[in-house]
Amino acid sequence: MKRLTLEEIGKLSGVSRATVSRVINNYPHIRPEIRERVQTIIDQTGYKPNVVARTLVSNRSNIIGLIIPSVVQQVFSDPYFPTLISGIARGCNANNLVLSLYLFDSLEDERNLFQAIIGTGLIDGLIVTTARRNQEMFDTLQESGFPVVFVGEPDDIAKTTFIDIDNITGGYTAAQYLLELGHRRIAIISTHINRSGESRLEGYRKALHEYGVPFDDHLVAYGDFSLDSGYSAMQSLIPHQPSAVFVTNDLMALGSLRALREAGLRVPEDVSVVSFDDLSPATQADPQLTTIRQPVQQTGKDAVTMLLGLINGDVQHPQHVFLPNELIVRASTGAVRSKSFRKQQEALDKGC
Amino acid sequence: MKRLTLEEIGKLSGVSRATVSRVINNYPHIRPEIRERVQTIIDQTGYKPNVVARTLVSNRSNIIGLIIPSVVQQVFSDPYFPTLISGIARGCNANNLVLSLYLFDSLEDERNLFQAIIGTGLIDGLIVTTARRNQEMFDTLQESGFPVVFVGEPDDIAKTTFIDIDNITGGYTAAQYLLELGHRRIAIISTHINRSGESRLEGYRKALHEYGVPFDDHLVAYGDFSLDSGYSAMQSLIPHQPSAVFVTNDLMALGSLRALREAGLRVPEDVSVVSFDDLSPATQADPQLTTIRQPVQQTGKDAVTMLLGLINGDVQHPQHVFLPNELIVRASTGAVRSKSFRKQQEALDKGC
DNA sequence: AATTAAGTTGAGAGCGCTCTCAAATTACAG
DNA sequence: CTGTAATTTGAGAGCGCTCTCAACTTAATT
Repeated sequence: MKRLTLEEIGKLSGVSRATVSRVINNYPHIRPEIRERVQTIIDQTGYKPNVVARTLVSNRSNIIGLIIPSVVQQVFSDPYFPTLISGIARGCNANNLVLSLYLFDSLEDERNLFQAIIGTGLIDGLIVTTARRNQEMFDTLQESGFPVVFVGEPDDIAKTTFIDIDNITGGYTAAQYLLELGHRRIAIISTHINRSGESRLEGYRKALHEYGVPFDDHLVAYGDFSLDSGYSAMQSLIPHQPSAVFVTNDLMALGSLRALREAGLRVPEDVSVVSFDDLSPATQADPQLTTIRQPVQQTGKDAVTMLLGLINGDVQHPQHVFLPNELIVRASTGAVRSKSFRKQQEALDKGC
Repeated sequence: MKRLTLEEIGKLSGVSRATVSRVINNYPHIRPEIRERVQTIIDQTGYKPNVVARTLVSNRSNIIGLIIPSVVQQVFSDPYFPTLISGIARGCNANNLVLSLYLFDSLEDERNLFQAIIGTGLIDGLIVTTARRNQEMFDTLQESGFPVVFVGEPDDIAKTTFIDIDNITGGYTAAQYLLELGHRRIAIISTHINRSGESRLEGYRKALHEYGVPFDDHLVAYGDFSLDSGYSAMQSLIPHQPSAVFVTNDLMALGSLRALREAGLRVPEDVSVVSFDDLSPATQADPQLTTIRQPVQQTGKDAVTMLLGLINGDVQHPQHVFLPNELIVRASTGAVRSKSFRKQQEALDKGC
């Protein structure tokens, strides 16, 4: 089935190409009967304008790109990215945008494709996830002046437009909740792979500080957001006998639960676990996780809106948005029980 | 930064637009010194051809679309789709294609966007997942004559090109393994939402038949691939005292484990569980799941290759590919133990 | 050396659309 | 009824590229 052109629709309805174009783009100043006649032909023929031709002249493709840096494999055992993608897709649907997805396999891919993406003039703007630090890509992006919205706070926020959740408050809330439950030996499993983890740690420290609990290096471990890393991190934490642990994402919390179980520790009786994300693993776990819910879908949706603002130029460039998060209490947390732990804590409390 | 054009590169290197085009597209019959001179200018300026203009004339965008039907939300608690997407993305990277993702929120979205996608001439071909039956979309697609590869066997395979794993053999293998372990009361949790589930059930029946075990309706339950549905299905199965259950995906297996645990049944001591997929939930579960591994990434990658064949016309159209799968034995299965169960089975065996 | 074949290049058309500009038509004021 | 302004339309240029065709140059053949 050969595709119709503007010209042909014009011929069929006895007007010029230009007039048909006007009808399609809803320009004023068209005689109603003409508009109607053309519209009828369009409907009858099922004509759709060729977006490629349109893009060529208008310089607007209505395609936006989503970049997810390498380590694709690992990335998808965590529902964070799928959820984010789905939010972004919704945002695109709502704004009549096409989403094109760039999942990189390697740093080399990133370097190559990357130039290719911006250079080709195909897409109008870019959403970039800060899954992992990548200064090189970041710099290229910044220099290009191309419309970019980062999801997740980058290290260098000066000239960047990004959206993130309020990780500091999230970390604070998690720790505060455990403190209010009476815990004093509160461990944390954080991460260095991006800034979010560090901000969550920062919130945790802030809460400890406010409650007069000294920060203890032995109670801090790091992972990479994967289940296995949470498992190892928890194993290294167990000898220091925390009565609670704040794990900075659900997947690592799953790993922590496994480590605790294998060590013969019950959750929440012996150790309370607070997690972060509230994605599917939180309710798949046993016990189900008390966790900080972050609005991942909404983040994606809003990122699209922000990017659209950038593209249209009706929004100022360095723009920072932080979304709120909320504590969801489930079965993995409880008040301090164990006498030995309590004794330790009292000793600690006295210590300050 | 203004984008350079072919014309300008030509001017800079003292040749015509056409010659530059030839250099870029690696045509033969160019004087080496000219080729080199032009290439130098291209490298120096960082010129990239405008893909939109190129698409307009060549009618090839090198963009392919991936359609994931509605119920996006639910879809992403199951890592199947993310994994598939990542496979497809790899296939695209390897073939220099851009992937554009269409996640639909509603049937209406599907109907609208759908015409929009094919009609606009933006994409060269389409990969469509058969996550859920949708005859209407299927028909539109077939009529259009547009290059389409389905992932997952559709109901009507006559004129369709699709790739899937060998679900029948997969189901057969799962059931056979349980039979070999001595199980006779083997339940199954399948699904009606697409053909895969039914094929797995078919394989299961085949195995039972070959081992002379009568098929028992009471031991069949259905879900929708979600954890909760697996949970309910298992609950409905427990009263019929299966000694093993074959659950047709990992996520429902997670639900089954929960139901079994709550009923006080141990896995694998009281009930063996074989699952399907071998995606992340399989190893996140406790106990880790014996499961049929399907090569989801590979499926995605191959789908891209097939689609490319279709687009280039160097592959015949109705083409059916089935990928093999393999049994992965983990901790959720064991030989029959319980006396009461064994007695039941003996009674049953005599019955045949 | 003459002829033919191959290699090498540029001019120009055209992909399907948008948008400017000017011409033609209609409306309204004096 | 004329002059002016607003409305309505089409012609044509042009977005940046590919591709055909013809012209010119060089190599191969007799």
